[in-house]
Amino acid sequence: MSEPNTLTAVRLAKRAELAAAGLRPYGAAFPVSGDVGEVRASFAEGRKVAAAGRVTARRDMGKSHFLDISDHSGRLQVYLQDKALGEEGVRIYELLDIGDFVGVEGECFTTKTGEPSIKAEKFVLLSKSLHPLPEKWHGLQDVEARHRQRYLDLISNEHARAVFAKRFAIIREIRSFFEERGFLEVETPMMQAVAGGAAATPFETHHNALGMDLFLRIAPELYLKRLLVGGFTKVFELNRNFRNEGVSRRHNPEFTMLEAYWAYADFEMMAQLVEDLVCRVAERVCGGLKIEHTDAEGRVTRVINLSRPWRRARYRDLVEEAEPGWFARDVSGRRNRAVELGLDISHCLEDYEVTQHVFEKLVEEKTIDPCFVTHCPKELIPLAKTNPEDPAVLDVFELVMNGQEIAPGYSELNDPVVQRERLVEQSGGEQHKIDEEFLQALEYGMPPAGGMGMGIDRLIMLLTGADSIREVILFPHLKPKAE
RNA sequence: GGGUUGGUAGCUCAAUGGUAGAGCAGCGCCCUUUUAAGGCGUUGGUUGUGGGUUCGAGUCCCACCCGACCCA
Repeated sequence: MSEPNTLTAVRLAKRAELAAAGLRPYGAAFPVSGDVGEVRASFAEGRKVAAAGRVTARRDMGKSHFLDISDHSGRLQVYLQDKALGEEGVRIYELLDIGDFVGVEGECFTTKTGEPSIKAEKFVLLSKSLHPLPEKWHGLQDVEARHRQRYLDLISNEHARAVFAKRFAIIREIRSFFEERGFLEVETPMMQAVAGGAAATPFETHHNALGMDLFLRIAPELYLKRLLVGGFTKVFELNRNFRNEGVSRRHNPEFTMLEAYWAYADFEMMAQLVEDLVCRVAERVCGGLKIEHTDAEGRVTRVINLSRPWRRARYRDLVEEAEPGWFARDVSGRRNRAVELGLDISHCLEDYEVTQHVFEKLVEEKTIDPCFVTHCPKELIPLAKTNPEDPAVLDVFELVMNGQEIAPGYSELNDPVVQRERLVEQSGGEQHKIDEEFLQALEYGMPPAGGMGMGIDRLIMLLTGADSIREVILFPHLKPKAE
């Protein structure tokens, strides 16, 4: 903590004075009738209740006082009269600050302005706060402070509370969706000897006792597939992945990923599953399939329509639709056209990568309503089956909506010989990047299966209208602030 | 990593290169149904950090720290 300013000094003095008077400034257990919101919801004239919360406003009227106490669930008014408080209670009240936690017991009553309130008969201090809270009307505005001191954001900004309440409701719904469909939630290693299952730079760490380097996982995929080998038929994992890459509006070094694998299914069944999942979550948590994003003034800036059935279209057709004649050009023609389109095309890019740039810019960024992009070129993904009719493309989808990739799904590659070839190709000769133990598992036989992954933070951005991933992660990555 | 932009009281914000201010919060009084309560009075600043230009810098210049937005 920095040098106490005068406001903190005043509060420290009050703390000392309370302690000296035997009025414990940090309280004890205080049984309550419920959270503040629950007490308010169960309000009944004359009922005796006990409630506790943080003081977020006080209004003095001579010898009577009003306090607002708050927690995550809402706000409730407390009415105090010096006469009813007694000497000790009055002393506590005199030394009270906005931000302190208090406990009250008393009767429910409605003031003449119609505000449900508790008329306090007992009033105790539960925790003394040593710092002033953000301004009561504007809340905490400073973006950096909102992320660095998220607790202050949660105390003072209703919108932040609502976004995170929604986040955790969404995650709960996802779990119950999979459980109802017979999927088992499992846990696989976060620390892996080979960081497989995706193309990304991992974080490195070191195991001292074993003298070995380990990587934080970039995906759980290769372990979940081992479970299919082991006889599980429907599994999912909903937890953190780590990627040692840039931080941006859409990227946090650690992020929440859902992956699910379904034996004997394929990518089309997975697409249906994903559509069912997202629609159910939207209906239960967002109240419908039309998701409106608004700006700070409440104007609607974007509407995402999740109405079914969702569009399904082939990768090649979407590129051709966005840029007619694209595939009629030759390799250098495509490269030149991409430069004309204002794309940053470096000389070392392969032809399929040039097309991928066009896809990202002209298709992905402009796709707001959900679209399953299917049959992507096989160079992009090493872990999926090729299409039986066209070996240049894969039996996969990439779900795009809100201008972002949200969820890939595959008919999972289960031929160990082909899988080895594809991984060797992808590794660019770096043998240590190949998970030999995964390949060995595949050699024992993995059933044909459908698999899917979903970036949960991006899904939550979509469903809450957040324009930055930092708005949906409680404690986003920030550089430490120098003293 | 590059470009643009920001950092002023605990918080929200002002301040042509010319005495750093307001509201909230705090402190002191008044007020027994208020709710952004109200009334009177009042404290609080190394203007992110370090240099420079200038008679004079919150303001202009340079470097650095921490953000935001855009690009890679």
